[in-house]
Amino acid sequence: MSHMSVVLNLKSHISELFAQALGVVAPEQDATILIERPKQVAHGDYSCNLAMQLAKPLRKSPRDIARALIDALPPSAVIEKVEIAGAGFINLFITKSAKQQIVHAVLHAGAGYGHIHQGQGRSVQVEFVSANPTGPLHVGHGRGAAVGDCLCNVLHAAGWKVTREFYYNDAGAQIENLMRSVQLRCKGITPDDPSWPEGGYRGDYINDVARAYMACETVEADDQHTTGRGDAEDTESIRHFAVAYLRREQDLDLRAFNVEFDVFSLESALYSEGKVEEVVSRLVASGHTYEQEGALWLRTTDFGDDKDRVMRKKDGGYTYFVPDVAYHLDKWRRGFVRVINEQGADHHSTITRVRAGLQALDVGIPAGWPDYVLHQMVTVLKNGEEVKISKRAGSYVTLRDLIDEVGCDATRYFLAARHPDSQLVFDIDLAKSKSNDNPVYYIQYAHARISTVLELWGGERLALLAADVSLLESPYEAELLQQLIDYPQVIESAAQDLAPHLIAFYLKELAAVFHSYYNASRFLVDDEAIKHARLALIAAAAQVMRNGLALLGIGAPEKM
RNA sequence: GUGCCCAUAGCUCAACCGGAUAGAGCACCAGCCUUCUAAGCUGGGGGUUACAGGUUCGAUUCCUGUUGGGCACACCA
Repeated sequence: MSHMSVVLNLKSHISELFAQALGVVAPEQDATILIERPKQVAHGDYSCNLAMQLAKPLRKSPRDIARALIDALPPSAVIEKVEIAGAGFINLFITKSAKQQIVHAVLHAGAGYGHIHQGQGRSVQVEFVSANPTGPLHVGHGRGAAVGDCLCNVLHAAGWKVTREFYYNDAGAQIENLMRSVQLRCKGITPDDPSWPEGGYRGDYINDVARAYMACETVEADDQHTTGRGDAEDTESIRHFAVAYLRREQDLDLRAFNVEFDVFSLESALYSEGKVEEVVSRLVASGHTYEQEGALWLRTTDFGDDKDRVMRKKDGGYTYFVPDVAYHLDKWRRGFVRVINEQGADHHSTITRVRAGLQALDVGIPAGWPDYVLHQMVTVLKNGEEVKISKRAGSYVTLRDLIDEVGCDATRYFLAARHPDSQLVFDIDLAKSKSNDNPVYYIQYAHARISTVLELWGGERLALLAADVSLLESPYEAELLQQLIDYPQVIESAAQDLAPHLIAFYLKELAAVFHSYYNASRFLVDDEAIKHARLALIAAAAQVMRNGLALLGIGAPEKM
């Protein structure tokens, strides 16, 4: 292995060294090798707890095992020294020169720095947003879009072949409801009228749809063109038009949010292509269904559900989870051994049902398939008070409202920067503020500062590839080097845990380390060798900032 | 009532699938611009990780229970 490629991922290099040592010391043990970055510098650059793990099975003292492991460790040019500490930690110190080499490794790898091979080119399909085409996207969809898209970027960087998919529930009761609401608006009836149905959609946008339909406008949504008939009695035509109109609106919202999908799947297509019927007959054939009180039930309790679920209602229609099962069978047949569904936690009850339906099909789908990432609710704050409505949608805050008010970058950052499991408070005033309170600007500012310095220098970037990085010796420089070294591990963790917020936290740290360095040092100094070394370092830092910001889908401005 | 998620500094949040003295930012206090962007930096105080047990060399992390908050409990999606 070349020196350069070792430097590109020090942690996995060390992990391999310990794997070999383990093979010598205790070949019959299959302990997991965990390499950590100690919090204290005195504990070295990396530490391994393998000896303590082995103490019990081997019935020896951890420190004796640690000694044996160290003796069996293959030689490596990047290791300065190895120590045993505490209860049996093995602490490794990396040579200064190996750390300095990260600068060249990053500059050579460019946009590819941080990419790892965890996925080994395997396919993963990520379904996210999947809003019903019954209105504009709301903040919750925005969180799904930000988390899902960032997750896709992370998985791609981790070596997965990613397909982004959006599923439109364009069939079923809510579409009927939409059609009815638009129809009433076509007839001039407003939501404050006593005759307005209980569950009717009340937002202003319904009136926009009705007006466009009556004006015989043409809507181009994705793959279809639909022209309004202007006939308030033609329910079929209103239905088509309304769905197309709102799909277009959602598409525009997503485009404004910088999110693109590879595949759009339609619930209506599952019906028209006979996939829903097929799933029903397969489930009946499986023996897990029964008829009761005029309905067809699936015995989901066979697969861990707390009660059985109706598949076909008395009125002959299917409940929503039947097409869901058909949809996921379709995903499986398309060859996606790994599927991740990003959804709001308010839909978590569907998980058991979908998985149960897939198990009942008995077609070889693993019990825990597919994976889910559920994000908790978002509340929006402005002037210290919760905002609950938007003018256009009425009952909820739209994604468009946020993008228009605080911008795409800040919206994406704040919606992706929290652990999906935690509830999120979106503070509009904070997201808007152009100050150090705002992490988005803090990070982007760091990048802009570097760009300015490099521009003032005005030299050939290629010259930096020849910089003598051994001149990078200050504590500030050491810290920045370490930060760059850590980047691939952040991607690994984020991909492993499906936790894109780790990227946001890493970037904040990277920016902080850089700002400190910037404040304490000068770059455009007289000594050419030192100048080149420092410029190479901050150019590498800027590269990593660009790479990380790209994962979040956020711009890296040259000037601010 | 049942299931899922959450609880860490005054506030907003981290903590590398059990590790060594639990970390940042904001706010508060005290400093730093004739110098490459002060949208920045330096220093300081601030904690029984909600509570009670358990598992072990070692727990914010895993298990049980309690309290508090969110979500879901349809022949709606």
